[in-house]
Amino acid sequence: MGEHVTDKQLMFEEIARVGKALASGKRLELLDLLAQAERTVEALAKSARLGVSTASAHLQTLKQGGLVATRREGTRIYYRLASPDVARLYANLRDVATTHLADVAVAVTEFLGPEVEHVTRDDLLDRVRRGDVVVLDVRPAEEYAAGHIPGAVSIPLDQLADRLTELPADTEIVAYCRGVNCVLAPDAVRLLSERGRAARQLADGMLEWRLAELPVEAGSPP
Amino acid sequence: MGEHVTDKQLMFEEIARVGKALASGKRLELLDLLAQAERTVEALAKSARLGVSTASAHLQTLKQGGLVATRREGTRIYYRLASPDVARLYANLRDVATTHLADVAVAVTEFLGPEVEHVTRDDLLDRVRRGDVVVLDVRPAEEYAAGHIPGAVSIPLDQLADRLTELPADTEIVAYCRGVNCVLAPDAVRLLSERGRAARQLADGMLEWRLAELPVEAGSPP
DNA sequence: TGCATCCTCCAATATTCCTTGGAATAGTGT
DNA sequence: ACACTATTCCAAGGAATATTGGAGGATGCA
Repeated sequence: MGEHVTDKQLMFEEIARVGKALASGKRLELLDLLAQAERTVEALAKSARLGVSTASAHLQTLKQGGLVATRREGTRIYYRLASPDVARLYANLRDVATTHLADVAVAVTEFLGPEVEHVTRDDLLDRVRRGDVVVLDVRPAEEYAAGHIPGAVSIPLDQLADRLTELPADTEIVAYCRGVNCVLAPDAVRLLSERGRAARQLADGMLEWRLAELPVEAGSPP
Repeated sequence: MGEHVTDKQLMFEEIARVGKALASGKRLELLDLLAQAERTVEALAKSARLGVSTASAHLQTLKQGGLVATRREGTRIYYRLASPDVARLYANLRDVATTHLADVAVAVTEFLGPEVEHVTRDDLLDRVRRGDVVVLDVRPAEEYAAGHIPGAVSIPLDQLADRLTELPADTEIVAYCRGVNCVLAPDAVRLLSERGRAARQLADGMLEWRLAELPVEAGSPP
């Protein structure tokens, strides 16, 4: 019994290739980065603190799972998510993990640090319309350039302390970053609060903004 | 460098537990079954053609990934999906696999056999309202009992040939089963067509019906 | 053409995962 | 208490996957 492989088993094994691609923390970290902007292997390896060979191997696995696609430019190869469906799948996985596994919820709050006050997307849109808020993107400049909330100001977190004067003193600031698992915006809000600014963070980030199909602006600041 | 584990890496490794749970064809097959109805370990092992120890081990992995939950009844333990979110994640994974991987698409059509004509959910709802269609559930009786399209008739595929007389001869039949990756409905439609009945299949199945939050009826036929 | 850069492929090791049969556990019924 | 059933736990061998350094390929530039 069971010594031959049925079509059904074959089908499930094929589908499992996608599951296998999602079965490593390193690869999820790479997906998390790619959900923001396309990147070269070297850049991904550096951001995820991996050796180049290791990063390349993981990227091959992701590619075999159909989750990423590549583009060559000179000697470099840029990886990107294969489609927005992949971002949705990743967000879905992350949400199920956070909702159903207590250890994940603990690890997330541990990573994000003390909680800061949130603003929902709808609130933010209202207040942008009224013009009484500054939207602050604290992700690295390349990610801002690849797509950001329309009208947002870009100050990467590591430059924020030095560039405080660029932010109006009397307007509330709403910071955002990659998504619900990103530490940049909470860090920024804590820094701004210490300096006496009124600041809150968007409840999620660019990943969820894109999935909600809200307008996205591309390009570097003038 | 990299000799210590950061909070970020820990968080991604935790989330990857869910990915690991999805990283095996056997486990996906178990999820596919559990999306229809709760079942005991023995029943799952039999349906998926696994040894009981093996099935139990896979179920433990799914449980550690937060995807399934259990309930004890006497000496047996019933496994079920931990929540509808899990069904959504599974469907999402399956759809990304089918859309992005040519091999998966091939394996699926290979498994499902020659294509039969489809009816969309909306069409079906319209025609049910007009009363000019018989909705036929060809899944095993336990799955029908656990939840089916309101008004559907239950004739499991393996009894269909013997129970043809229970179906009116002059009304079109729309058969459905577990979902887009289920072979029962296409098999049923091919059988019915050979016997001269007008039959088509619902484009998807109970999994997608539930995800669309359409009404579900439970209980065995009278 | 020669050299530099970036990436992939390869080979070897370490690690993790899968499967299996049998022992251990928990509950049921006598 | 005992026998019985369903499930989990355990141990061990085999399979698959991860990591690493270095070789090999492709591209660009002088």
